[in-house]
Amino acid sequence: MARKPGSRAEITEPRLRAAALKLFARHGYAAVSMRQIAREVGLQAGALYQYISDKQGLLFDLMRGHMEELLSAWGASRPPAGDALARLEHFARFHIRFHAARADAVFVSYMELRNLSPGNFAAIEALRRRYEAELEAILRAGQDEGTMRLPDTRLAAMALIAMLTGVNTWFREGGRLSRAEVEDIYVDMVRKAVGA
Amino acid sequence: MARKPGSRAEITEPRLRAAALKLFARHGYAAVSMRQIAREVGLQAGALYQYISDKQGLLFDLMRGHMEELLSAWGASRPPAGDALARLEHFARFHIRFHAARADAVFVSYMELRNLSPGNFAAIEALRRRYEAELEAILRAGQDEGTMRLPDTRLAAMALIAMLTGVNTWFREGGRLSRAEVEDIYVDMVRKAVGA
DNA sequence: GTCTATACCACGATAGAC
DNA sequence: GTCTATCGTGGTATAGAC
Repeated sequence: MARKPGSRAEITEPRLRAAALKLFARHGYAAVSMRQIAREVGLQAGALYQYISDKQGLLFDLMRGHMEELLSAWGASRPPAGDALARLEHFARFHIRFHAARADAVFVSYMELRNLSPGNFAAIEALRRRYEAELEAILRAGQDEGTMRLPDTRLAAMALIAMLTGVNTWFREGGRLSRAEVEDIYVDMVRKAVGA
Repeated sequence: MARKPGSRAEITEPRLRAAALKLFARHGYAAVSMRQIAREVGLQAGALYQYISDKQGLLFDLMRGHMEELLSAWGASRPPAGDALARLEHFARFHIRFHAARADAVFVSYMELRNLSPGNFAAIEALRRRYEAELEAILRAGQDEGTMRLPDTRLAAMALIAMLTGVNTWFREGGRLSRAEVEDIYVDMVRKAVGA
Protein backbone atom coordinates (compact mmCIF):
# COMPACT_ATOMS: atom_id res chain seq x y z
CA MET A 1 0.00 0.00 0.00
CA ALA A 2 1.58 3.22 -1.19
CA ARG A 3 1.95 5.86 1.44
CA LYS A 4 1.54 9.53 0.64
CA PRO A 5 4.83 11.37 0.79
CA GLY A 6 5.10 13.19 4.10
CA SER A 7 2.60 10.83 5.71
CA ARG A 8 3.85 9.81 9.10
CA ALA A 9 0.68 8.74 10.83
CA GLU A 10 1.96 5.37 11.99
CA ILE A 11 4.81 7.15 13.70
CA THR A 12 2.92 10.19 14.90
CA GLU A 13 0.06 8.47 16.65
CA PRO A 14 2.11 6.44 19.13
CA ARG A 15 4.34 9.44 19.68
CA LEU A 16 1.29 11.51 20.54
CA ARG A 17 0.08 8.92 23.02
CA ALA A 18 3.49 8.60 24.60
CA ALA A 19 3.86 12.37 24.94
CA ALA A 20 0.40 12.75 26.45
CA LEU A 21 1.02 9.94 28.92
CA LYS A 22 4.31 11.41 30.03
CA LEU A 23 2.92 14.92 30.44
CA PHE A 24 -0.27 13.77 32.18
CA ALA A 25 1.82 11.75 34.63
CA ARG A 26 4.18 14.63 35.26
CA HIS A 27 1.75 17.53 35.61
CA GLY A 28 -1.75 16.10 35.67
CA TYR A 29 -4.40 15.91 32.97
CA ALA A 30 -6.04 19.23 33.78
CA ALA A 31 -2.75 21.08 33.97
CA VAL A 32 -1.54 19.92 30.56
CA SER A 33 -2.71 21.78 27.45
CA MET A 34 -3.15 20.42 23.97
CA ARG A 35 -0.55 22.96 22.87
CA GLN A 36 2.01 21.46 25.27
CA ILE A 37 1.36 17.97 23.96
CA ALA A 38 1.65 19.23 20.38
CA ARG A 39 4.96 20.93 21.12
CA GLU A 40 6.31 17.69 22.63
CA VAL A 41 5.37 15.80 19.46
CA GLY A 42 6.57 18.58 17.17
CA LEU A 43 3.17 19.51 15.75
CA GLN A 44 0.73 22.36 15.91
CA ALA A 45 -2.16 21.88 18.29
CA GLY A 46 -4.76 21.55 15.58
CA ALA A 47 -3.00 18.61 13.98
CA LEU A 48 -3.59 16.47 17.09
CA TYR A 49 -7.25 16.20 16.25
CA GLN A 50 -6.39 13.93 13.33
CA TYR A 51 -5.71 11.28 15.98
CA ILE A 52 -8.07 12.02 18.84
CA SER A 53 -11.68 13.05 19.18
CA ASP A 54 -11.01 15.39 22.09
CA LYS A 55 -8.85 15.69 25.18
CA GLN A 56 -11.17 13.55 27.29
CA GLY A 57 -11.11 10.80 24.68
CA LEU A 58 -7.34 10.86 24.73
CA LEU A 59 -7.25 10.39 28.51
CA PHE A 60 -9.79 7.60 28.37
CA ASP A 61 -7.92 5.74 25.61
CA LEU A 62 -4.71 5.89 27.60
CA MET A 63 -6.36 4.55 30.74
CA ARG A 64 -8.36 1.87 29.00
CA GLY A 65 -5.28 0.78 27.10
CA HIS A 66 -3.39 0.44 30.35
CA MET A 67 -6.08 -1.55 32.10
CA GLU A 68 -6.56 -3.87 29.14
CA GLU A 69 -2.84 -4.50 28.91
CA LEU A 70 -2.82 -5.27 32.63
CA LEU A 71 -5.61 -7.80 32.32
CA SER A 72 -4.23 -9.44 29.22
CA ALA A 73 -0.70 -9.60 30.65
CA TRP A 74 -2.12 -11.25 33.77
CA GLY A 75 -4.10 -13.65 31.64
CA ALA A 76 -0.97 -14.52 29.67
CA SER A 77 1.19 -15.00 32.76
CA ARG A 78 1.64 -18.66 33.60
CA PRO A 79 0.39 -19.24 37.15
CA PRO A 80 2.39 -21.95 38.89
CA ALA A 81 0.82 -25.29 39.50
CA GLY A 82 0.62 -25.52 43.25
CA ASP A 83 -1.27 -24.22 46.22
CA ALA A 84 -2.89 -20.80 46.49
CA LEU A 85 0.11 -19.48 48.37
CA ALA A 86 2.29 -20.09 45.34
CA ARG A 87 -0.28 -18.36 43.17
CA LEU A 88 -0.36 -15.42 45.58
CA GLU A 89 3.38 -15.08 45.34
CA HIS A 90 3.06 -15.24 41.55
CA PHE A 91 0.45 -12.47 41.68
CA ALA A 92 2.60 -10.25 43.89
CA ARG A 93 5.63 -10.61 41.63
CA PHE A 94 3.55 -10.04 38.52
CA HIS A 95 1.94 -6.95 40.02
CA ILE A 96 5.20 -5.33 41.11
CA ARG A 97 6.92 -6.15 37.84
CA PHE A 98 4.10 -4.98 35.57
CA HIS A 99 3.54 -1.77 37.49
CA ALA A 100 7.22 -0.90 37.87
CA ALA A 101 7.61 -1.14 34.10
CA ARG A 102 4.84 1.39 33.41
CA ALA A 103 5.07 3.96 36.16
CA ASP A 104 3.50 6.74 34.07
CA ALA A 105 0.47 4.73 32.98
CA VAL A 106 -0.11 3.46 36.52
CA PHE A 107 0.12 6.95 37.93
CA VAL A 108 -2.29 8.40 35.39
CA SER A 109 -4.73 5.52 35.78
CA TYR A 110 -4.92 5.98 39.54
CA MET A 111 -4.78 9.77 39.69
CA GLU A 112 -6.98 10.90 36.86
CA LEU A 113 -10.07 8.86 37.62
CA ARG A 114 -11.88 11.99 38.75
CA ASN A 115 -11.21 13.68 35.44
CA LEU A 116 -13.07 11.00 33.51
CA SER A 117 -16.61 11.63 32.37
CA PRO A 118 -19.10 9.44 34.27
CA GLY A 119 -19.44 6.91 31.49
CA ASN A 120 -15.71 6.62 30.97
CA PHE A 121 -15.19 6.32 34.72
CA ALA A 122 -17.58 3.41 34.94
CA ALA A 123 -15.77 1.60 32.14
CA ILE A 124 -12.38 1.95 33.82
CA GLU A 125 -13.78 0.95 37.20
CA ALA A 126 -15.21 -2.22 35.69
CA LEU A 127 -11.79 -3.18 34.36
CA ARG A 128 -10.19 -2.48 37.72
CA ARG A 129 -12.76 -4.64 39.47
CA ARG A 130 -11.95 -7.52 37.18
CA TYR A 131 -8.31 -7.31 38.19
CA GLU A 132 -9.13 -7.12 41.90
CA ALA A 133 -11.37 -10.15 41.49
CA GLU A 134 -8.36 -12.17 40.30
CA LEU A 135 -6.61 -11.59 43.61
CA GLU A 136 -9.76 -12.22 45.60
CA ALA A 137 -10.14 -15.59 43.89
CA ILE A 138 -6.66 -16.58 44.99
CA LEU A 139 -7.36 -15.48 48.56
CA ARG A 140 -10.61 -17.44 48.65
CA ALA A 141 -8.85 -20.53 47.35
CA GLY A 142 -6.19 -20.17 50.02
CA GLN A 143 -8.80 -20.07 52.72
CA ASP A 144 -10.62 -23.07 51.29
CA GLU A 145 -7.35 -24.98 51.26
CA GLY A 146 -6.58 -23.83 54.78
CA THR A 147 -3.24 -22.31 53.80
CA MET A 148 -4.49 -18.77 54.47
CA ARG A 149 -6.41 -17.26 57.33
CA LEU A 150 -8.08 -13.91 56.64
CA PRO A 151 -10.65 -11.94 58.60
CA ASP A 152 -12.11 -10.47 55.39
CA THR A 153 -11.26 -11.48 51.83
CA ARG A 154 -12.27 -8.27 50.12
CA LEU A 155 -10.38 -6.07 52.59
CA ALA A 156 -7.32 -8.26 52.36
CA ALA A 157 -7.36 -7.89 48.58
CA MET A 158 -7.64 -4.13 48.81
CA ALA A 159 -4.91 -3.97 51.45
CA LEU A 160 -2.51 -6.11 49.46
CA ILE A 161 -3.07 -4.23 46.21
CA ALA A 162 -2.55 -0.88 47.95
CA MET A 163 0.65 -2.20 49.50
CA LEU A 164 1.99 -3.58 46.23
CA THR A 165 1.03 -0.58 44.14
CA GLY A 166 2.66 1.64 46.73
CA VAL A 167 6.03 0.39 45.53
CA ASN A 168 5.66 2.76 42.60
CA THR A 169 5.66 5.82 44.85
CA TRP A 170 9.26 5.36 45.89
CA PHE A 171 10.93 2.67 43.76
CA ARG A 172 13.55 3.89 41.29
CA GLU A 173 15.69 1.61 39.17
CA GLY A 174 19.29 1.94 40.29
CA GLY A 175 18.41 2.78 43.89
CA ARG A 176 19.42 1.04 47.10
CA LEU A 177 17.59 -2.17 46.17
CA SER A 178 17.09 -3.92 42.86
CA ARG A 179 13.61 -4.70 41.66
CA ALA A 180 14.22 -8.38 42.37
CA GLU A 181 15.18 -7.61 45.98
CA VAL A 182 12.12 -5.44 46.43
CA GLU A 183 9.98 -8.24 45.04
CA ASP A 184 11.43 -10.72 47.52
CA ILE A 185 10.86 -8.40 50.45
CA TYR A 186 7.27 -7.67 49.50
CA VAL A 187 6.53 -11.33 48.84
CA ASP A 188 7.73 -12.07 52.33
CA MET A 189 5.39 -9.47 53.84
CA VAL A 190 2.48 -10.54 51.66
CA ARG A 191 2.85 -14.19 52.64
CA LYS A 192 3.00 -13.30 56.30
CA ALA A 193 0.05 -10.92 56.07
CA VAL A 194 -2.30 -13.63 54.82
CA GLY A 195 -1.47 -15.70 57.83
CA ALA A 196 0.55 -18.36 56.05
CA MET B 1 -11.47 45.16 69.74
CA ALA B 2 -14.27 46.72 67.74
CA ARG B 3 -15.04 45.03 64.51
CA LYS B 4 -16.12 46.95 61.46
CA PRO B 5 -19.76 46.38 60.61
CA GLY B 6 -20.04 43.88 57.78
CA SER B 7 -16.69 42.40 58.67
CA ARG B 8 -16.91 38.65 58.51
CA ALA B 9 -13.29 37.75 58.03
CA GLU B 10 -13.16 35.25 60.88
CA ILE B 11 -16.04 33.41 59.27
CA THR B 12 -15.06 33.86 55.66
CA GLU B 13 -11.49 32.66 55.87
CA PRO B 14 -12.21 29.16 57.20
CA ARG B 15 -15.12 28.87 54.81
CA LEU B 16 -12.81 29.69 51.94
CA ARG B 17 -10.32 27.05 53.03
CA ALA B 18 -13.03 24.45 53.49
CA ALA B 19 -14.52 25.19 50.07
CA ALA B 20 -11.14 25.03 48.36
CA LEU B 21 -10.28 21.76 50.09
CA LYS B 22 -13.55 20.18 49.08
CA LEU B 23 -13.32 21.31 45.46
CA PHE B 24 -9.64 20.39 45.12
CA ALA B 25 -10.38 16.92 46.46
CA ARG B 26 -13.36 16.48 44.18
CA HIS B 27 -12.00 17.82 40.90
CA GLY B 28 -8.29 18.42 41.36
CA TYR B 29 -6.35 21.62 41.96
CA ALA B 30 -5.72 22.41 38.30
CA ALA B 31 -9.33 21.77 37.32
CA VAL B 32 -10.81 24.12 39.92
CA SER B 33 -11.02 27.83 39.17
CA MET B 34 -10.90 30.70 41.60
CA ARG B 35 -14.35 31.64 40.35
CA GLN B 36 -15.69 28.22 41.37
CA ILE B 37 -14.24 28.56 44.84
CA ALA B 38 -15.66 32.06 45.15
CA ARG B 39 -19.11 30.87 44.12
CA GLU B 40 -18.97 28.12 46.75
CA VAL B 41 -18.17 30.68 49.43
CA GLY B 42 -20.65 33.21 48.10
CA LEU B 43 -18.13 35.87 47.06
CA GLN B 44 -16.75 37.35 43.89
CA ALA B 45 -13.44 35.94 42.74
CA GLY B 46 -11.49 39.09 43.47
CA ALA B 47 -12.50 39.07 47.13
CA LEU B 48 -10.62 35.82 47.73
CA TYR B 49 -7.33 37.64 47.44
CA GLN B 50 -7.98 39.29 50.77
CA TYR B 51 -7.20 35.91 52.31
CA ILE B 52 -4.69 34.29 50.01
CA SER B 53 -1.64 35.42 48.11
CA ASP B 54 -2.40 33.31 45.08
CA LYS B 55 -3.82 29.92 44.11
CA GLN B 56 -0.54 28.13 44.71
CA GLY B 57 -0.27 29.62 48.19
CA LEU B 58 -3.76 28.41 48.97
CA LEU B 59 -2.88 24.85 47.98
CA PHE B 60 0.32 24.93 49.97
CA ASP B 61 -1.38 26.26 53.09
CA LEU B 62 -3.98 23.51 52.93
CA MET B 63 -1.37 20.81 52.57
CA ARG B 64 0.98 22.19 55.18
CA GLY B 65 -1.93 22.60 57.58
CA HIS B 66 -2.88 18.98 57.08
CA MET B 67 0.62 17.63 57.59
CA GLU B 68 1.16 19.74 60.68
CA GLU B 69 -2.12 18.59 62.16
CA LEU B 70 -1.11 15.01 61.45
CA LEU B 71 2.20 15.39 63.23
CA SER B 72 0.78 17.24 66.19
CA ALA B 73 -2.12 14.81 66.57
CA TRP B 74 0.37 11.94 66.56
CA GLY B 75 2.50 13.76 69.11
CA ALA B 76 -0.54 14.28 71.31
CA SER B 77 -1.71 10.68 71.03
CA ARG B 78 -0.80 8.66 74.07
CA PRO B 79 1.28 5.67 73.01
CA PRO B 80 0.67 2.64 75.21
CA ALA B 81 3.32 1.57 77.63
CA GLY B 82 4.37 -1.82 76.38
CA ASP B 83 6.31 -3.50 73.64
CA ALA B 84 6.81 -2.19 70.13
CA LEU B 85 4.02 -4.42 68.89
CA ALA B 86 1.55 -2.55 71.06
CA ARG B 87 2.91 0.73 69.77
CA LEU B 88 2.59 -0.50 66.20
CA GLU B 89 -1.04 -1.35 66.82
CA HIS B 90 -1.51 2.10 68.31
CA PHE B 91 0.06 3.65 65.21
CA ALA B 92 -2.15 1.65 62.85
CA ARG B 93 -5.31 2.63 64.70
CA PHE B 94 -4.24 6.26 64.91
CA HIS B 95 -3.40 6.35 61.21
CA ILE B 96 -6.69 4.84 60.05
CA ARG B 97 -8.72 7.00 62.42
CA PHE B 98 -6.99 10.28 61.61
CA HIS B 99 -7.06 9.70 57.88
CA ALA B 100 -10.65 8.48 57.77
CA ALA B 101 -11.74 11.68 59.50
CA ARG B 102 -10.13 13.92 56.87
CA ALA B 103 -10.56 12.15 53.58
CA ASP B 104 -10.45 15.37 51.55
CA ALA B 105 -7.25 16.69 53.07
CA VAL B 106 -5.56 13.31 52.74
CA PHE B 107 -6.58 13.03 49.14
CA VAL B 108 -5.35 16.51 48.26
CA SER B 109 -2.10 16.02 50.15
CA TYR B 110 -1.28 12.84 48.26
CA MET B 111 -2.59 13.80 44.83
CA GLU B 112 -1.53 17.39 44.40
CA LEU B 113 2.15 17.06 45.26
CA ARG B 114 3.06 17.56 41.63
CA ASN B 115 1.19 20.84 41.51
CA LEU B 116 3.35 22.35 44.23
CA SER B 117 6.18 24.67 43.31
CA PRO B 118 9.58 23.05 44.00
CA GLY B 119 10.11 24.92 47.26
CA ASN B 120 6.66 24.14 48.55
CA PHE B 121 7.06 20.51 47.51
CA ALA B 122 10.26 20.18 49.51
CA ALA B 123 8.56 21.58 52.60
CA ILE B 124 5.68 19.11 52.40
CA GLU B 125 8.00 16.21 51.71
CA ALA B 126 10.02 17.05 54.81
CA LEU B 127 6.88 16.89 56.94
CA ARG B 128 5.89 13.57 55.39
CA ARG B 129 9.32 12.17 56.11
CA ARG B 130 9.00 13.08 59.74
CA TYR B 131 5.79 11.09 59.98
CA GLU B 132 7.27 8.08 58.23
CA ALA B 133 10.22 8.23 60.61
CA GLU B 134 7.83 7.75 63.53
CA LEU B 135 6.72 4.41 62.14
CA GLU B 136 10.26 3.40 61.27
CA ALA B 137 11.32 4.02 64.86
CA ILE B 138 8.63 1.64 66.09
CA LEU B 139 9.70 -1.01 63.60
CA ARG B 140 13.35 -0.67 64.62
CA ALA B 141 12.41 -1.00 68.26
CA GLY B 142 10.41 -4.13 67.50
CA GLN B 143 13.37 -5.72 65.80
CA ASP B 144 15.70 -4.80 68.65
CA GLU B 145 13.26 -6.37 71.09
CA GLY B 146 12.94 -9.42 68.89
CA THR B 147 9.16 -9.12 68.61
CA MET B 148 9.36 -8.25 64.91
CA ARG B 149 11.29 -9.75 62.04
CA LEU B 150 11.61 -7.58 58.94
CA PRO B 151 13.79 -7.93 55.87
CA ASP B 152 13.98 -4.12 55.47
CA THR B 153 12.76 -1.50 57.91
CA ARG B 154 12.31 1.34 55.46
CA LEU B 155 10.41 -0.81 52.96
CA ALA B 156 8.23 -2.22 55.67
CA ALA B 157 7.32 1.29 56.78
CA MET B 158 6.44 2.33 53.23
CA ALA B 159 4.44 -0.86 52.68
CA LEU B 160 2.46 -0.48 55.90
CA ILE B 161 1.69 3.19 55.31
CA ALA B 162 0.52 2.48 51.76
CA MET B 163 -1.67 -0.31 53.04
CA LEU B 164 -3.19 1.77 55.83
CA THR B 165 -3.70 4.88 53.72
CA GLY B 166 -5.35 2.71 51.09
CA VAL B 167 -8.33 2.36 53.42
CA ASN B 168 -9.36 5.82 52.33
CA THR B 169 -9.85 4.75 48.72
CA TRP B 170 -12.81 2.53 49.52
CA PHE B 171 -13.96 3.09 53.11
CA ARG B 172 -17.28 4.86 53.54
CA GLU B 173 -19.00 5.41 56.87
CA GLY B 174 -22.19 3.37 56.93
CA GLY B 175 -20.87 0.69 54.60
CA ARG B 176 -20.56 -3.06 55.14
CA LEU B 177 -18.06 -2.63 57.97
CA SER B 178 -17.75 -0.04 60.71
CA ARG B 179 -14.56 1.90 61.11
CA ALA B 180 -13.80 -0.07 64.27
CA GLU B 181 -14.16 -3.37 62.43
CA VAL B 182 -11.92 -2.15 59.63
CA GLU B 183 -9.35 -1.10 62.22
CA ASP B 184 -9.38 -4.55 63.80
CA ILE B 185 -8.95 -6.29 60.47
CA TYR B 186 -6.08 -4.08 59.40
CA VAL B 187 -4.38 -4.36 62.79
CA ASP B 188 -4.50 -8.11 62.38
CA MET B 189 -2.85 -7.94 58.96
CA VAL B 190 -0.27 -5.39 60.13
CA ARG B 191 0.75 -7.51 63.10
CA LYS B 192 1.13 -10.58 60.92
CA ALA B 193 3.04 -8.69 58.24
CA VAL B 194 5.80 -7.68 60.64
CA GLY B 195 6.33 -11.28 61.54
CA ALA B 196 4.89 -11.11 65.04
C1' DG C 1 -14.56 43.28 53.30
C1' DT C 2 -16.65 42.91 49.18
C1' DC C 3 -18.06 44.63 44.83
C1' DT C 4 -17.71 45.64 39.66
C1' DA C 5 -14.86 45.94 35.95
C1' DT C 6 -11.21 44.64 33.47
C1' DA C 7 -6.26 43.54 31.88
C1' DC C 8 -4.11 40.03 29.84
C1' DC C 9 -3.44 35.54 28.59
C1' DA C 10 -4.31 30.65 27.57
C1' DC C 11 -7.61 27.22 26.76
C1' DG C 12 -10.00 23.46 23.49
C1' DA C 13 -11.51 22.97 19.20
C1' DT C 14 -12.56 24.01 14.20
C1' DA C 15 -11.98 25.80 9.23
C1' DG C 16 -9.71 25.91 5.21
C1' DA C 17 -5.20 26.40 2.69
C1' DC C 18 -1.50 23.56 1.11
C1' DG D 1 -1.02 15.06 7.42
C1' DT D 2 0.08 19.35 8.93
C1' DC D 3 -0.19 24.28 8.83
C1' DT D 4 -2.01 29.04 9.98
C1' DA D 5 -5.59 31.55 11.70
C1' DT D 6 -9.24 32.15 14.53
C1' DC D 7 -13.63 31.61 17.36
C1' DG D 8 -15.58 31.71 21.75
C1' DT D 9 -14.75 30.93 26.37
C1' DG D 10 -12.78 31.07 30.67
C1' DG D 11 -8.42 31.35 33.37
C1' DT D 12 -5.63 34.27 37.43
C1' DA D 13 -5.05 38.35 39.31
C1' DT D 14 -5.44 43.49 40.06
C1' DA D 15 -7.59 48.36 40.48
C1' DG D 16 -10.53 51.27 42.44
C1' DA D 17 -15.38 52.29 44.02
C1' DC D 18 -18.26 51.68 48.02
